[in-house]
Amino acid sequence: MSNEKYHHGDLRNALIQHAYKVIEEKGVESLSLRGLAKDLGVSHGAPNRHFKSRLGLLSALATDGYTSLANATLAAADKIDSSDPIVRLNAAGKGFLRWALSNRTSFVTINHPEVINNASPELVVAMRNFQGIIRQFVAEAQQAGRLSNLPTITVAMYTNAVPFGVATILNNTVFEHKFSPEDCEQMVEDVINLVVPID
Amino acid sequence: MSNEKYHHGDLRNALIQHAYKVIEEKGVESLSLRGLAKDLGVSHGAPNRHFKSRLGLLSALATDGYTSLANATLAAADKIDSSDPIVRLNAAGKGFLRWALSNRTSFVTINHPEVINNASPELVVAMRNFQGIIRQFVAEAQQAGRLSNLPTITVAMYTNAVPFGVATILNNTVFEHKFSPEDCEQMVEDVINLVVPID
DNA sequence: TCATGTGTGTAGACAGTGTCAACATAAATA
DNA sequence: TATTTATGTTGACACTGTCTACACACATGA
Repeated sequence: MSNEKYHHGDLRNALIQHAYKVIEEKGVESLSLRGLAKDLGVSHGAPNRHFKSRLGLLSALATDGYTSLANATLAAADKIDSSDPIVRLNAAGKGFLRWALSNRTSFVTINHPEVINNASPELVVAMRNFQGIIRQFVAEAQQAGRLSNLPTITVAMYTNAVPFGVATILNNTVFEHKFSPEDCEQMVEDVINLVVPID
Repeated sequence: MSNEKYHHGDLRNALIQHAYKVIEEKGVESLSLRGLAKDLGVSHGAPNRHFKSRLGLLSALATDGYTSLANATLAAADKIDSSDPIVRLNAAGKGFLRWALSNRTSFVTINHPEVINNASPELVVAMRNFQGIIRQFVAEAQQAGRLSNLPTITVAMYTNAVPFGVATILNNTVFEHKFSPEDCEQMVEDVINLVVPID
């Protein structure tokens, strides 16, 4: 131990990065502060200097995840060279789903019941912010008159449920059907076009 | 202790019933075998005689849940006085969603990552059986020619994602919008009719 | 330059957990 | 009735989160 320096230097960041790795490999339930400490070669109490609790760490991870998701969704809509609200909603849906499939660890984390049911105030804000973004896209598409005129909350629920549900099912380890990356991409196209058809 | 009888009599069943209660009140993460034992007035090792492990108990709960869900879905389709595959698929979807909303504890349990990722062989069978039921409904509706003719796996994914996603979002404790039972029922109608329109 | 305060890491303690093995008791069965 | 089997108890171990007291190192400013 005499060889090691007393202060880690960037323990907070190291904890976050290693936490992702652990969740990816063994799931949210297997994430433990003591385990992280051991892997990073610090004492078992060190993580508590940076995260009040295990659930605090998870909330921090999930908050980052929601921020990343919101950015990806908005970016996907902006990337489309169209101001047609339907086209934008369609692109946002695909952006959402593609993000979920290429950021599986974050997706799993932000949707884990243990995380949601113990969300920090910041995480709650991030979650509601994302919900608001989706509702906004839907409301604009409705105003353009090419989407169901049922209550916005209903259409938003429907629109949101599809990418969320599909990503969850595809992440389900028990789900039988295996998809190649190309099949996955085709699935994204097809499924989102079913929910938000762009003639 | 001399007053109590040595054998509980129906501990296995008592464990299951009390487990539902704990999950309903405090979530899957708060379910512990020792906690159940304490609540039921037996020693901490007693539950292990009936369930090999905590995850074994959860698998048992989830297997029951999937059986109940499959029955509810099939019953909803059969209850409809129609042999039109589209009408039957529509009814099955509503049955699925209504089951999820009136059996929230079971719904939460069967979709909990910790449960899915540690599913017993029996649970895997039950899950795949349910997936098969959905695919069957979709395949028949496709053959009737009134549903998208994209690959069945894609349409099944889409069809499945909606009730699953909506129920999950409605169960999300952070979700802002609160629905009355009537609003909920209307939502079920509207959302499923969006996915599987019947005329 | 040096004293001091603040942030960070350590070590020990406690309560809770799953799970195993050894033992005890009751019920079922032959 | 004797013996096997199912069920419950007890103790142990390893692991967890989290708290408190302590130790170290660095930044700040006199």
